[in-house]
Amino acid sequence: MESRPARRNLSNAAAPKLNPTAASLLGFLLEGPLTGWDIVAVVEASIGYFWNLTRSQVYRELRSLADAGYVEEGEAGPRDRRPYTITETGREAFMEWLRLDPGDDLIRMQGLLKFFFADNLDESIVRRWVMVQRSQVEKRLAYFRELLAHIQDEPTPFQIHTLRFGIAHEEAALEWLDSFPWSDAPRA
Amino acid sequence: MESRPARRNLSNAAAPKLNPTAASLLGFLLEGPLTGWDIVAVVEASIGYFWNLTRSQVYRELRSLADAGYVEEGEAGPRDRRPYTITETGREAFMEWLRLDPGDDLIRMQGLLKFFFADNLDESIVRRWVMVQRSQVEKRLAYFRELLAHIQDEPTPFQIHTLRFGIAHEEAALEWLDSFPWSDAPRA
DNA sequence: CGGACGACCGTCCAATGTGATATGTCTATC
DNA sequence: GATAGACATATCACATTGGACGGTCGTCCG
Repeated sequence: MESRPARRNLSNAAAPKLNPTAASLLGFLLEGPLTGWDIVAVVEASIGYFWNLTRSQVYRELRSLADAGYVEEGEAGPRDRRPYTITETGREAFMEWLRLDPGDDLIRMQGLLKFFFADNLDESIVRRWVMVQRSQVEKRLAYFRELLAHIQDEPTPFQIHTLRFGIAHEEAALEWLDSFPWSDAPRA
Repeated sequence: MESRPARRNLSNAAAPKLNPTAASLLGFLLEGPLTGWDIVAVVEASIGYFWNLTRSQVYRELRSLADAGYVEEGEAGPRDRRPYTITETGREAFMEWLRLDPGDDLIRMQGLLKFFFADNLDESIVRRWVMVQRSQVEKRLAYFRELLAHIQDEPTPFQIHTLRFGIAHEEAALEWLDSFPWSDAPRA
């Protein structure tokens, strides 16, 4: 048992810096092993709207986290399912990242951008656009409310409050969508 | 004058598809020529929080838009300033893009993500985090309100309403930040 | 039974986007 | 006439995306 393979993180110095995506993966592994596919599903079902992930990135990061010794790749299951387990080093790295001040938000709302330019568009198109947005917002709102009402898996108060953020956000969006002063708006 | 150099867009078919970034650049060029630098500044000062751009990307896309014949590069001015002017083809391409249903939002709120995991953190750190977020939100809110009050450049009703979205969003965020049920919250 | 359809799971790649760094220019100020 | 600071673009390594692809398993129906 000589010559242990672990080469990185010999000390607390020079740990390879965690990027936000990688860090978030560790966060979702805290409670137990998950496959890449599962992580994507879990994220989508919770803060997915506010924390975007893509499958390709998730699989890539999981592998690089494994290289860095932050997670361990498990045996391949049924459909090549490969669960990853967070290591102690991984936990530490995650906590370190968590304590840092959060980076800037990154937002790209293509719909809002189009609305910004909507002056160039027929009103009928804009109205359609508003309807589509509205139904999407309604859908997310209903989902969030549902989630809040029937919560499973012992969420922390912070997770619950995050959900409330989603609800607040969607409610504001809804109100906004309904408040556009169309030229043919009823007078009184 | 034989053998015109224009090779693309011989017909209405097969126009190289516009990516959202490129399309938004065209949008900002509608009102008149701008340099890459100017575009970044204009965007940052208006929907910047909801539509992210980076300088490198802007310069790259401007060149590729020029290659495609959607914009024309002007004479270099004072500090190598190179204004771009949208062409008629460019306008058409933009309008075509604008009419399409908007793509999905892309949102990555690192702060919210950290909050989601904040159960693992000392309360003092979370409190600090909330303060930082709060001041950022306040700042954006003040800026948006300021903009709404003293508007220049004849904004369209849609631009004004976009601004209102920003305000609604920040107000909701502020309310949310102030509503977290701390364990030591006053009883009545 | 068998086969076929749809959900599941991971891989790959070209296009897109980021952040840091480099280089140079003009303006103001002393 | 030096120097600081805003202005303006370029470029490179790297991160990230989205969609196409290729397999695997479960289940439902003829």
